Amino acid sequence: MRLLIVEDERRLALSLARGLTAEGFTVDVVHDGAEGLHRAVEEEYDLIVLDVMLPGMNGYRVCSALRAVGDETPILMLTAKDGEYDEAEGLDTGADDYVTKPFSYVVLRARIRALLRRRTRGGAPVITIGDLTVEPDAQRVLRAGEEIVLTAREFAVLEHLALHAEQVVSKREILEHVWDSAYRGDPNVVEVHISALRRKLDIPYGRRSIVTVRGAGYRLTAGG
Amino acid sequence: MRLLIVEDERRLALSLARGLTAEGFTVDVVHDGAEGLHRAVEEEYDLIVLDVMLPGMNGYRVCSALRAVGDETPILMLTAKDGEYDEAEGLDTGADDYVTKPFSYVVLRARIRALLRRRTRGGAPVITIGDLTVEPDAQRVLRAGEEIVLTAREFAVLEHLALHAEQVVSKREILEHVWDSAYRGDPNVVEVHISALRRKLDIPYGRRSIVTVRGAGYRLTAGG
DNA sequence: AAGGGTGCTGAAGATCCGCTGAAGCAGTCT
DNA sequence: AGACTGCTTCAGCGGATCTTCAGCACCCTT
Repeated sequence: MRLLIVEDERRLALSLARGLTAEGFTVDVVHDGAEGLHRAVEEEYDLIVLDVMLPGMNGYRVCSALRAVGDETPILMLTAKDGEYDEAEGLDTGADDYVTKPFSYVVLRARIRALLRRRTRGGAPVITIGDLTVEPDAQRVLRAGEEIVLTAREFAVLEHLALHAEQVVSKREILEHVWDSAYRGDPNVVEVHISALRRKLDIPYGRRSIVTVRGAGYRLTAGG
Repeated sequence: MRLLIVEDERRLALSLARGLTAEGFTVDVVHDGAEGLHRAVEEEYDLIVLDVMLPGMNGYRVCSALRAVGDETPILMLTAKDGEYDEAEGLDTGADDYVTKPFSYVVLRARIRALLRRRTRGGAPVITIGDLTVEPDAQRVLRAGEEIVLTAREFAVLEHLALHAEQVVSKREILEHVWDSAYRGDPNVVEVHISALRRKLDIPYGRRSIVTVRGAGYRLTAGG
């Protein structure tokens, strides 16, 4: 799956690219509208993530231009919530979906998946760690076949851990992926949710699948 | 993928930038060492192509300076084959690969791809010294397949030794790498942690993998 | 063999880090 | 409006970890 990200905020673009690459997408990034249009025309992408506010040529114009030349690649618009640009306008120009900033990585990923699913059959793969099963599309978790009900945040945290099973994931990294980038809160929220996760999916089953690595982060592991 | 090219020969820089841009990279070009260092620190790149012979500040110094501040961006060095600068020196200062001039574009591109693959696909490589396995991403150590729990500091010290296996590493060097640069404490801390490491991963297994080299430092070795 | 230097290690204090219960808050549903 | 749910913040506890220190052991030199 090839994605094109057109986003002038380098930090954001980089973090999106890294996250999506890690999940198996092939990601190209450009930082201005004209270049984005050029690339979109030259290359074949499965989806384009397009920021509205761009130097030179804004996202709406890129989008319209693409549709004008008959390009049907799904477009996911990123809009700021300041009212200057609104959702309707984005959809009018031919975008398939939009996400307002600030957004969390998980939200964006979910929307991307939804758009891709619309085209191709089959969604995100199910992740299995020992007898723990994480179903991203169903937002459902099973321990030994038994369903465990999680809240949205809990699920997002678990999913991120599951995507990096057997590796240490820092609290900072979890914050960056699960919370929106504007979040400036205490890393303690992560601890609170980890605590909740353990209460639901480790303690009742006498497991220790979420391991604390002091000074480093957490590791979701099959053993334990 | 964002590349930074630091190259003073304008013709060459331009042609590389053109070629790489055409292949989907987003390329920035600067023409001297100091500016290159500045950009590399300010921005996030996926890879830096760095000429050795530069006006003002040569490539080795740029490379060393970047590594010194903890920047781990892959660096591909370009060296002239005139003997004044050699390959070993480039690698010593922390470059990931080097290409000698004159080189063909395809060779350079192949090297760039190889470096990018190394980073993106699967993280840090697992290190094996005899039956000792160090997994940087999982912050985990195995002796003969059996997991050994280490603290953060212990792991950091061991990892550093493992990265320089079979070589003598001085206490000063360990201090500089494992502790933050502001640390002004006693080098005895290193001894204390070495002691702890031996207690956990040598003594229980009757090994002597961490060898003291009096007056010089320590050596992690497969034999013993 | 003595002496100085270097390294080792057990213990203790200080510090840092993570966990968790509870309360406040915001959004949603009834 | 009121109740409910989930998210975040806060504060205190408990414990792991780091560092310092001091005495001992060992090695090399003289």
